[in-house]
Amino acid sequence: MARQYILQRAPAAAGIHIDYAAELNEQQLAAVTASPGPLLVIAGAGSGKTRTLTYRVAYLLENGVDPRNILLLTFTNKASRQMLDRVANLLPVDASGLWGGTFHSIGNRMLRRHGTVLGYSSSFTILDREDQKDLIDTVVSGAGINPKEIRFPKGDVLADIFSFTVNTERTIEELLAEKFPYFLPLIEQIKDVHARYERKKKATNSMDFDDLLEKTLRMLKEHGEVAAFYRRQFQFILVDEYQDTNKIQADFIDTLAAEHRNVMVVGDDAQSIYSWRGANFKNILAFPERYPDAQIFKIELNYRSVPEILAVANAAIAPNVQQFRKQLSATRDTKELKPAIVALRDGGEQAQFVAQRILELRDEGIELDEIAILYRAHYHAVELQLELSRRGIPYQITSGVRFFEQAHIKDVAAFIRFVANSRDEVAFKRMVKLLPGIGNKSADTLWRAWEASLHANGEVTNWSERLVPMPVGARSKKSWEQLAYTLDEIAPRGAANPPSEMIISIVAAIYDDYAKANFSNYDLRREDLNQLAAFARQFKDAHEFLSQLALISNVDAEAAPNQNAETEAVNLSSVHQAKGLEYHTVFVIWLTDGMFPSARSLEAPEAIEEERRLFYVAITRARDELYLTYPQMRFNAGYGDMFQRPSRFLKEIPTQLLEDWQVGRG
DNA sequence: TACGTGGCGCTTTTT
DNA sequence: GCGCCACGTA
Repeated sequence: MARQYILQRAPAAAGIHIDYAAELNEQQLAAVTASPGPLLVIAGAGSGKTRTLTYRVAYLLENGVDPRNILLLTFTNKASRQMLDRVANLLPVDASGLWGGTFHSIGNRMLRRHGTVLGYSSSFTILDREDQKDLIDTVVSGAGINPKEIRFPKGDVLADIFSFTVNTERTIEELLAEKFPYFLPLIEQIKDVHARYERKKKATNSMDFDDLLEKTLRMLKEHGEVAAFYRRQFQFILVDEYQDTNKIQADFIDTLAAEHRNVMVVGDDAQSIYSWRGANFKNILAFPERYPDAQIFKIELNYRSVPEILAVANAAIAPNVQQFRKQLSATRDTKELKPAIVALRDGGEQAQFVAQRILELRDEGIELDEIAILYRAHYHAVELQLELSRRGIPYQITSGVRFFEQAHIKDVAAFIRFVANSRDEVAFKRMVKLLPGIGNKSADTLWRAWEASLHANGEVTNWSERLVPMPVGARSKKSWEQLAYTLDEIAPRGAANPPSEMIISIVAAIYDDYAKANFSNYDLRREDLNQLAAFARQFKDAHEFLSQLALISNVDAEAAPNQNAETEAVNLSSVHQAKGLEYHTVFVIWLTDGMFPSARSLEAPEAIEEERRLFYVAITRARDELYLTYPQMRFNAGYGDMFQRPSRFLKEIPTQLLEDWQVGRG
């Protein structure tokens, strides 16, 4: 019988107390020290939202709340990490028992612990968008739908549809009627595919991103004992960026908080920019209706930006009809420098302007990593990257293709996924298709054989024993055997080695040759794989490693391996990914109708409002200097050169708030 | 059945 | 200026 031994937390060190009144302004202080119960904090941009949440956590801890009883939901994992670091700096406590992270990562943790009540083993695989699309495609062909006969939506469109129904808690009918009316005639087949997809995920012991929310919520709703467990555990729930939650996330919070109702949500309706992911800023508007006893706090003092920038921000968001009216007021002194509006001839000249200005700023002593160039879509940045490279200006880009989503990373991860979850069909097929002579058809045949072997023989203890006898073509025979023995090596007797060792083995035995033969930029990819192995060293356990791989975001990427942390660099980022960040100087580029706001949003007033919020987010990233630039011409493949209209958002800003820069050519 | 080549269309944002 | 798909060949 094991002895139970409980470690007690050290009592809060005497003498170390936070002087909340001295460190927070009046509005922040009220929110931080509010009595338990539902709390809504409307926090304008740059008003110390993170600070308020951080101090609230510290306040709870100082008042004797056990860290294990706190749940902190944030928009990125990085945000949660930063807040906890700051709490640790404020208080001499070990807050490691506190659960913090994104909704998806928290769902993942809960499902790994208790998902067995829904019939999932704790070793389930997480499908990213590409995996999801692959699996839906196999389901579609398995459903006997002949794409040559009817125009059936492709896997990624179906993934969009299914995902939206989960995140907004609506039915497929409703969604199709509203967003895809032309697919309505196919509704029965689409529903059939959906049912098959759900069964397939269950059979392969895998979950897509949406399942991490949906299955978690279902688990709480259908299994009272699990719900009771987590309600007891999470006595205090804090939610950051509440304006970007969707229906299911709001439901998740409400379900967890159903008894104690100690839930603090913080957000800014003017910064809601994720409606395409089902986010609904009406969650924040309607919070007081769902919690009629909620205390409401408004934090409207802006500490970030100079008054000139703030005036532009206030003007930019003003035309939006749907919002909590609020007026941010500046605390900083004026610098007598108005934000610039700059017309350029074309994208190339815009890039030259930005690059040249950056060099001047550097000469003035502004560090490069205090400068950001923000844009609506990643492809807007191509000319700029060229120009920066040409001038030798180092830059860092939170790119569209994420490190962990690159083909070579996912290829190697497929091996690990498969040994970690031998029912992972997507991983199996991806892995075997790397071998010469094996394509879709053979992969499918092999998968059936593998499934049969799982049925007949149960858990795997020896990979090669089962795999080698399977029917493969003569051309693939040799590499097939090598694959089988590699699996033996990385997961002897079925038990996976540490992730980092697995990566090294897979690359050495199989993938290095594959990469040489298939990629023209072999060196780069090989280097990525080395970095992946280095990154993996912090994980002992394959599931932990794989979850991290799937759930880490671009903005989290500083934890990722592809950073050249030493060199100081200018930041290039989409506005979405810059949310929550701030810089000394911000350039917002491609401010033309069709680029920002994006062409797709131009017809729908609701979409325009969201674009305007996005514009507002971009402006409010700037502390001291802001440049709004727009090219007057765009070179466009296919359509020829096109004249560009300045963004309608620029016309909404009173001209006296901006300084018009006339750029000549030297 | 696997895989290379040529034509066409078209560009958002991400856990 | 690029990625996806369809087609044709080995």
